[in-house]
Amino acid sequence: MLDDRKLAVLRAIVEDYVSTNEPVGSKALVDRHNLGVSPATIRNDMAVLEEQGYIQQPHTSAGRIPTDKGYRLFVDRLSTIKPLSKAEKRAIETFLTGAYDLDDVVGRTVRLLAQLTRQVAVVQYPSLTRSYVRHVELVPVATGRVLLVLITDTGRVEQRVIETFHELSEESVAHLRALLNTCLSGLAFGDVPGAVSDLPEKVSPEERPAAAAVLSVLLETLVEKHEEKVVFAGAANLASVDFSRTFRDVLEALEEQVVLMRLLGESADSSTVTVRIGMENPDEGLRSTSVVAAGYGVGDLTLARLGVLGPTRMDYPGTMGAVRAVARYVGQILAGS
Amino acid sequence: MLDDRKLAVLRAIVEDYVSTNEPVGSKALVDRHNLGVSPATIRNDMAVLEEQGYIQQPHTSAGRIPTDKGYRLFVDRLSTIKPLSKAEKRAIETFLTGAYDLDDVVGRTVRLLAQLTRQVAVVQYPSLTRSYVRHVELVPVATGRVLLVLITDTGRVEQRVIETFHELSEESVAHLRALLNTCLSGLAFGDVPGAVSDLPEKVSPEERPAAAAVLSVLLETLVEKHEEKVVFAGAANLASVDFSRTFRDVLEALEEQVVLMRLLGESADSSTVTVRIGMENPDEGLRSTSVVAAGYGVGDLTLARLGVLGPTRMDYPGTMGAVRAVARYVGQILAGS
DNA sequence: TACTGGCACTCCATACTTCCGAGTGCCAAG
DNA sequence: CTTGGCACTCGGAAGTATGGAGTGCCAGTA
Repeated sequence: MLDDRKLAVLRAIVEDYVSTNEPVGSKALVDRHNLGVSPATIRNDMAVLEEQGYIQQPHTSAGRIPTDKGYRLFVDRLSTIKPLSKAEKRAIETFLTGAYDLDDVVGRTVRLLAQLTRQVAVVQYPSLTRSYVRHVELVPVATGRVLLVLITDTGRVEQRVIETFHELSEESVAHLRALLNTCLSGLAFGDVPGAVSDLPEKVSPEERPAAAAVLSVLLETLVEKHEEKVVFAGAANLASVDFSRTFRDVLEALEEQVVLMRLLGESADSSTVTVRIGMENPDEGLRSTSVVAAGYGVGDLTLARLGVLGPTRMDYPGTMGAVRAVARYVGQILAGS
Repeated sequence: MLDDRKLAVLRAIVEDYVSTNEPVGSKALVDRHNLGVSPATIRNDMAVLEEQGYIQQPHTSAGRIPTDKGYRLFVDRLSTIKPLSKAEKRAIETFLTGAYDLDDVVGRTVRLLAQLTRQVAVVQYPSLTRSYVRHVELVPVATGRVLLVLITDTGRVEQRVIETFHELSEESVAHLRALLNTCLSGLAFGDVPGAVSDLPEKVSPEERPAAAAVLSVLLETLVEKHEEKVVFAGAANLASVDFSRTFRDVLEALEEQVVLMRLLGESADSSTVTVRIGMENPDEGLRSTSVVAAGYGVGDLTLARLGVLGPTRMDYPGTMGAVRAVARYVGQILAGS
C-alpha cells in the first residue's frame, strides 16, 4: 500500500516540518532530501499519503503537515531512538550525582529532563507499593495528636499527623511504636494490611482507639496517597511553541495532579519508551500535545514513570533518547542509594 | 501639589484601567465617575498628573494608563485593603481545614491563593530557624549510609541521606541516635550548633568519623537548605493576561528557586501586606509584574512569607485582602496543629 | 483664578483592496 | 510509472482609506 518511497516522503515531511515549523511542499522536499525523483512524482505520493490520512494541508495550496496518524507511523516504523551525545550523557551524570534525598533526586531529574529536551518534563515519585518498611516512628506533637513517620528502604519518608482523640501517654506511644516496628520492619508495603489486622488486639483496651486511628491512617497512607505525587518543570518551554488558547489549557492540565498522573499512562516495562500523540491523549486540553514517557526503577522493578510533554510537532527520536537515558540513570541512582 | 480632585482622578484612572484593560480618556472618566466637572477640566488635571509621572499615554491621542509610580501612589494613599466576602472566607476555611501534613498545608494554600486571586500564588515553607527539635531519627539504609530524619514541633519532617564512609553497627547507630535525642530534644534550632559541638567526644573513637559526618549534615540541613523551599501555582493565570515575550521570562523566573525567594522579599511584620510594583522588583524578567506579599506565622512569630504575582495592572485592594486573609488563616492552621 | 465648550489635529484600529508566489491537481507525453 | 507544463487557488504581506476616540489649546464665563 505504501511503498518505500512513500514512507521516505513521509519521513522527510515529518523531519522538515519538525525543524522548520512550516508546511512542506513538494519542491522543498526534493531539494533538501535527495530522493531521485521530480516534484511531480512527490506530489502524487503526497496525494496518496493525504488520502490515507497521514498528512494534511492547512489550506488548499499550502504544503503538507503530518497528522497524528502520520506521526504515529513515523514513530513506530520510520525512526529510531537517537542515543545521546557524550556531552549530554556527562551532563546527566553530573547533574544527578550529589542528590541528597528523594525529593532532591526527583527535583533534579525533572529540571534536567526539561533542560535536555527543552520541553515540559514530568516525573512521578517512586511508588511505595513495591517498597519495604524500614522503620516506623511515632512522635507526639500535641495532646491528642501524634505524627506518624514512615521510612522506606528506598529512602523515602512519609509523614502524617494523626488525631487520636484520646490522650496518649509517652509510654503508650513508645509501646505502640515498638509494636509497629517489630510487626512491620522489613515488610513489603503490599503485605502490611494483612500483618496489622490483629494489632489492636495486642494493646491494652485504653490504647485501643488510638491504635485504631494510627492504623487506619497508616493504611490510608500506604494505599491511597502516594501513587499520586507528580511534579513538572519547564513550563516556560511551552511559551516558545504555540500559545493561543491551547496554551492556557495545557498549563491548567499540568497543575492538576490527576491529569498529570494519567498523562504518564500505565506502567509498561521499565525503560521501554512509550509515545502518546495528540488525540491519543486522554485529557481534553492536551489534544495538541504529545507525551513521551518511560518507566524507571531498580532492576526489573518499575517504580514509577517519567516523561516529557511537548507539541505534536516534536523531535521524537531525540526526545525519546533523552527520556530513555534519564530514566536509566535515575534507576541507577535509586539503586545506589 | 496634587489637590484632592487630582488624586480622585488618579484613583479613577487606576480603577478603570484595571477593570477594562484599556487606556482611559477624559470623557469616559466623567461618565463613569461623578466628579462634578467637565472633561476639559479633567484633561488639565491629567496633563499635570502626566507631567509628574503618575500616568502616561501609550501614544499621542490615546487615553492614559497609570505608571508604576501611579500605582504606587494608589496603593499607598488612595486605596484601602478590601476585606473578603463571607463566601470567600468560608472558601478559605473549608479549603484549608483537613490538611494532614505540612506539605499538604502549603500545597493547599498555594492553590487556594491562586484560585482566589486568579493569579500566580507563591508560598514559602515555614522557616526552621524558629522551630524546636521534637525528635531525631537515625536509620541505616545501606552499608555506609544512614538516613537522618529530623522532626520539628511544627510537624515538619526533614530528611537527608548521610555517607558515613565507615560501616556502622546497629548498636552504634542506636547509640548515636540516643545521644542525639537526649542532646537535642526540645532545643530551638538556633541553639543546636552550640549544643552539639562537643558531641564527637562523647562517642567511642571508632564511631567518631561517622558521628562527625552525621553532625556536619545535621548542621547543614538546619542552616542552609531550608529557607529556600518555595512553591508556586496558578501559572495558567498568566496566560490570560499579557503574553508576549514577557510571559516566557516570567515563567522562567518562577521556576528559579532563588528568584522566587527574592520575590517575596524581606520579612516584615507578620501579616503586614507589602506590595512591590513593576520596576521595584529585583528580577529582570519581572519588571512588568507586581508582587503582593505578606508574612505568616504563629502569634507574633513570622515563619515565612506568601504572596501573589500578577501584572502591574492588578486589583490591588482585592489582592491585598486575599493575601492578608490567607496569611492569617494559615497562621491559625499552623498554630492549631 | 478655575472651569467650560468649542475646535482643529493626531493617530491607532479596522476594514478593504491589491498582488505575489508557493503550492497544488491534472494531463499529455516520454 | 515518471515527468514537465500549465492553469488555478488562496493565504499572507503590503498598501490604502476611513472613522472615531482622545488630545491640546484657547477664548469666554462665573
